This record gives sequence, structure tokens and C-alpha cells, in this order.
Amino acid sequence: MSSKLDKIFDSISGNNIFKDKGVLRINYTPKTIPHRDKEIESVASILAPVLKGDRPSNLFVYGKTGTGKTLSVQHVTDELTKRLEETDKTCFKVIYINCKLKKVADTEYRILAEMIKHLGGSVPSTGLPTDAVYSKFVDLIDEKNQIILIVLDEIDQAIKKISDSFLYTLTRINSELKNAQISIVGISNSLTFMDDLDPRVRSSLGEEELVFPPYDALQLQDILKERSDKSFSKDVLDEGVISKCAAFAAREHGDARRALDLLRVAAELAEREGKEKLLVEYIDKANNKIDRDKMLDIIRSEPKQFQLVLYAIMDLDEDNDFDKMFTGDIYNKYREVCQQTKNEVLTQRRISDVIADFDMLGLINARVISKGRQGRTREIKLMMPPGIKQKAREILNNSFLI
DNA sequence: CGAGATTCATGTGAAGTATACCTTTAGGCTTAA
DNA sequence: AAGCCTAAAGGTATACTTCACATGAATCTCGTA
Repeated sequence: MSSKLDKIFDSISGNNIFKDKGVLRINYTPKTIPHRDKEIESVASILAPVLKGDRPSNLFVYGKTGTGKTLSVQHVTDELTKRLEETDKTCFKVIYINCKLKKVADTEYRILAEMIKHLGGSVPSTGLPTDAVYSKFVDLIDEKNQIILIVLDEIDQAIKKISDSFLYTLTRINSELKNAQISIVGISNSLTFMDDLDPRVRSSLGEEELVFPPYDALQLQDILKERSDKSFSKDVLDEGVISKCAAFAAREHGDARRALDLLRVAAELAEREGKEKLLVEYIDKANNKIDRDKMLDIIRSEPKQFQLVLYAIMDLDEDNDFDKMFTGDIYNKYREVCQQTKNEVLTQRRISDVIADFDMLGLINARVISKGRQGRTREIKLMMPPGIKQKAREILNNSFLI
């Protein structure tokens, strides 16, 4: 028994594949960002007025996922902070908020609360009027002469739920400030996001705009090479591993994050199996695993009622050969499931919203259709790859039984 | 046969409710002078 | 009298419900060719 364990421990603590795994993690910030020189320069020149103590223009950054938007902005702001710490002339702070995180920053109140937390204040999770939180935020900023840069990552996600009046107030905040000044950097995955905004918001938020084009396969290879040199021991990578990773990711609109994830997960798989070398075949495995894990994570973190609905959908999907279902069917099944598991039953109105939420998450594909005399409904298709259904079911079962 | 009316099942918006939590306020108790 | 604690009052955000109306194509109706 112990020899078995030893083997496992050895394979992990032994210095076979990874030299420094952290380099491949998503939150790792590399010193150099290849193929983004132009973009970084633009960001830097837009934000540079900070150095003179002036408020930089609001900036809006577009680009698909994994095109280095967040990274570039962070890089520039880091450098700015570093620089200003040395000279210590003006006080400069960056507040970075990822608006996509459910339950953290998906309402106006919560975003404000999150920003206050970044500034060292604290806000209760509920109970305060939003105006109060808002003025607390203003007070906190305004207490000294400083420039605050608010980076709102993936705002397109947030604005789907919150009205854009929040952004309007935010852009107008400067007129209420006596000492401090703020600038907003919005980062969005959707290129059309701006079109749906109130024109007033659009003009003030989009003082400067920047588009990040996707990486092509060659550029992805460069990025991967650079990182893999740092993270892997010598000669671990098999021929063609890098180009295959790059090719996979290039297919997904040049997503560098994806490429790095692929490499890391593939290496982890190889390591777990005690291999010395990272073979090409692991990339395929990693590709499946990443999709799986992402989806399972979403499922796991969903609230109970959402999980019940998902369970109903999966059940229905299994029973029926035709893969399309309708809201009514799901609601009936959901009610059954609730009764069996002694859970409260929510109204159809609510379930309708839940289903719409799942659609946004990409767990299902729903579209509103009219079936003529049979009324209007959503036509729903489960979007889970077959490999993970069993696992998903386990997760759901476990969380109900508690 | 075809144009318009009807119909169905649910989408969707608005307003209301329950819950959990917050601040303020008033009263009561303790303490120190 | 001042200071501190507690409980009630009054307020909010969020998740959900209730109510009411909107939708849009298959189907029905009925006048017309």
C-alpha cells in the first residue's frame, strides 16, 4: 500500500515535467507580452496622463476572450503604479473588478460593494440603500487627492443584468468629487456591446477605444514557446506539442488563455500518469478535460433551485430520444423532482428566468419559437457533451441529498 | 381558396411579498461623580 | 448626568410570486371565385 502511495507522491514531488507550473496558470503575469506591443503602447499612452497627475480619458477595450486585454491593461497599470511609487508625486489606485463573477459583482449594489472592499472599506451584503453605498464609495475616493482607475472586466456580462444607468452615474461621478478623479476602463468580449448602450454613456465611456485582434496560430506558438521554456524542464515537450496547442486555440478565435490551459492540463495529465514526456496525444485529452471541468464547475456552483431545474432537463434529455424539449415539459418534470426530493417548488415564471439564465451560461441552447396553435415556448436543447453527463448527474445527486 | 380572426402555451414586464440584514432611535440599565 | 447596551422601528436588496398583457404562427372561419 505504502509503496503505491510513494509512487504517487514521487511522481508529484519529483522534478519530472514541470519546472515552474505557476507560469502556465491563468493569473500569472508574464514580464513580456509578445505580439501586443502596439496595443500596450496605445493603452500606455492613453493612461499616461496619470504621471502628470491628470485624469486619463476613459478607455474602452474590445476583443475576444484570451486576446490579452486584461493582461495588457494590468501590465500597464502595474507599471504605472510602480513608477508613481518611486516618484511618489500623485496617489494613484487601480480598482479591478471582474463583473462576470456571479454572486460577487453581478448587480449594481454588489459592484459598488466590491469596489469599496478594494479601497479598504466594508459594506454589508444587504440592507443598505444603494445610494448610501454609492455615497460611501464617493466619500472613500474623495478623502484624498488621488486618481482612481476603475477597471471593469467583462462589463458586457454585467450590463445584460443591470441597466446602463449605473455606468452613466459612474461616468458622472467626477463632478461630485472635490479632491480625487476617476477614470474608467471597460473591457468587453463583445464587439457590439457599445451599440446597445445609451448614447450618453457611449460617448463618455468611449472617449478612447481599442480593439484587440485575435492571435493567429504563429503568434500563439510564440507565446507558448516562451512560457513553456520557463515552466517545463528541458526536453519534456514532444515534437509538435506546441504547434498542436496553438492550432487548437487558433480554431477557437485565437484564444491564448485556452492555449496555455491546454498545455498546462496536458502536462498535468502526463505527470499524473508518471510520464516523463508530454506527448501530443495528451493535448486531445486535455481539450476534453478543460471543457468538462469548466462545465462541471458551473454546475457545482449553481444554487439549489437552479440545480433542480438542470436535473429535470437532464432527466428529460435522457428519456426522450428527440433532443428538443419545451418549457412546459421541463416545468412538469421539475415539479416532480422537487416533490421527490422534498424541495420547494417555484413558479413557472421563475423557472422561465432560470432557463434563460442557463442559456446565457451555455449549458443549454434555448430559443423562443411559436408552435402555432400549440402556443409559444422555448425550444431547449441540452448542450452537454455526453462524456460529462454521468459526472454532472453525480454532482447534482450529491447536492440534493444533503 | 385565401384573408383575416382565433387560439394556445408561454414569454415578459411590472408590481407586490418574504426574508435577511442594516441603521437609527429610544428606553433602560450601569457607572462615576 | 453620562455612557453603554438592547430591542424596536423603519429601511433596503434580493429572490421569488402574482397579475396582466404580449406574441406569433398553426388552425379555423367565412366570404368569394
